[in-house]
Amino acid sequence: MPRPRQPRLTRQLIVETATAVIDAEGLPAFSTRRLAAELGVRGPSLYNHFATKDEILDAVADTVTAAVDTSGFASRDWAAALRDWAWSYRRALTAHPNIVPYLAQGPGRRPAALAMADAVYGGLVRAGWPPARATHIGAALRYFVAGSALGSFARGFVEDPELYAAHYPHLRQAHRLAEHQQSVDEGAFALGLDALLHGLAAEYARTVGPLDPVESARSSG
Amino acid sequence: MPRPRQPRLTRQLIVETATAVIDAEGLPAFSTRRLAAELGVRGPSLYNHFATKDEILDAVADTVTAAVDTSGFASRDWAAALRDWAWSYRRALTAHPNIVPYLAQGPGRRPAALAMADAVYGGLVRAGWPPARATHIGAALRYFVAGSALGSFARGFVEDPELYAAHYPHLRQAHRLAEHQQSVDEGAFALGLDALLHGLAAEYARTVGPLDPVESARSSG
DNA sequence: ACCCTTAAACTAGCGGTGTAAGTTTTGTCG
DNA sequence: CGACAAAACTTACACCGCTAGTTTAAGGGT
Repeated sequence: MPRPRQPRLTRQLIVETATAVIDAEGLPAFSTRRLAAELGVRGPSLYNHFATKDEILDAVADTVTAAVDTSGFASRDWAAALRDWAWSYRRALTAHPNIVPYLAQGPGRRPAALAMADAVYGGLVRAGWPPARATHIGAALRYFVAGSALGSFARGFVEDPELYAAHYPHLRQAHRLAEHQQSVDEGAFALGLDALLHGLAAEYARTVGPLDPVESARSSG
Repeated sequence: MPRPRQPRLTRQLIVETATAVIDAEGLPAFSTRRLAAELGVRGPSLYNHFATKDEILDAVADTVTAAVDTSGFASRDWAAALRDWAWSYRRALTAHPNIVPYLAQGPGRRPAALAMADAVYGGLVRAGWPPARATHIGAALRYFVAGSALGSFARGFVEDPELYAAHYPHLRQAHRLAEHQQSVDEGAFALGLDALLHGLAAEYARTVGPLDPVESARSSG
């Protein structure tokens, strides 16, 4: 079959279909031929629109990241903005859990990830945090969010009580974790985020608080 | 070549060599044939000792996890024990960064991971934390450690200043991140861990502190 | 000492993967 | 109207995880 009257593929259509396949069947099942079949096309045709498979995955990861809301840094105080961002970030990742293992391996050169990092860093520096500290805070929260979306704590546990009773005395109840996976993961995230922000607020009060944030931003901007 | 006088493979030798290959060449380069070649053997021979490739990877992940030290929970107060554990956990993962993407996808049924979870959970409950809270704390710290080892924040950035100057105004200096990758990642980890522990200590004082931890452990054990 | 079972390597091969190369037809533009 | 680029195609390569069947050595039983 030669060139069709109307192109059957576009970058956007490929990315959307790739996202759907990954969501439905997981990363390992996602192959160029599988994706092409879903698009009514043969595998190599994709290479008219993307240079490599990784480029497709990058595009998927980028659209997932683009859904993260960083607008809080423009309108709210730094702590509230961080909290809003972290939750939005988590929601964006858990909406497409199967792509997270790929996405989590570094911000890369993806525009949406860079724009997000830029907004966070800028917001923190504007609030008076020293640049090095702002970098660390953004990184620490990214670690936490990515880790929570990636390694669902409860997912690994099995529903067979016998397995734990014998060798892991304190995990006697662990088989129940599987039932409550989502609430465990969200509870752990909420607790950890609150603790992180609490600790950062204390650090802020100790090292930055004395200065007027606005002044501080003006003098360093 | 038939059965040799002396077996050339053992599970331990396979795991050690697999670790070396992954450390040296990365997860994508790790294939059964590549591993077998390193062992002076043909690919399928591995299947006399392991049922699948994933079983080999699980064994590698387990030995990495086994290096984590949780002894603090037996001898120190819960906060110090958590700090020691988190750093030990991080050191174990960053010693073999290439296996982390595999390892981070849940505790699974790996014995070392379960033993670690058991020690942490038990230590926290003994210190007076309610069981649900203990689960959340262990999970939150795992998120943070795994995320930090997985998605090295600095790694993704490029050394070309031009790339950032145009579109990401606040990241003007981002190209410098690549130079200081290790110190950025460690600084972010140290900051985040301190903040987390600070927040947890406040929570402890508010909800558990009033009770004598020893009493509390006795009454719930 | 012999046989039988099992272990541990082998070879051959299946179906799948990412992707390179070259082909064919269509749409578009000078 | 002819040239060229675009977008599909087919073919093919090297590699992948893994299965099946083969060969020989090691070890235990009589």
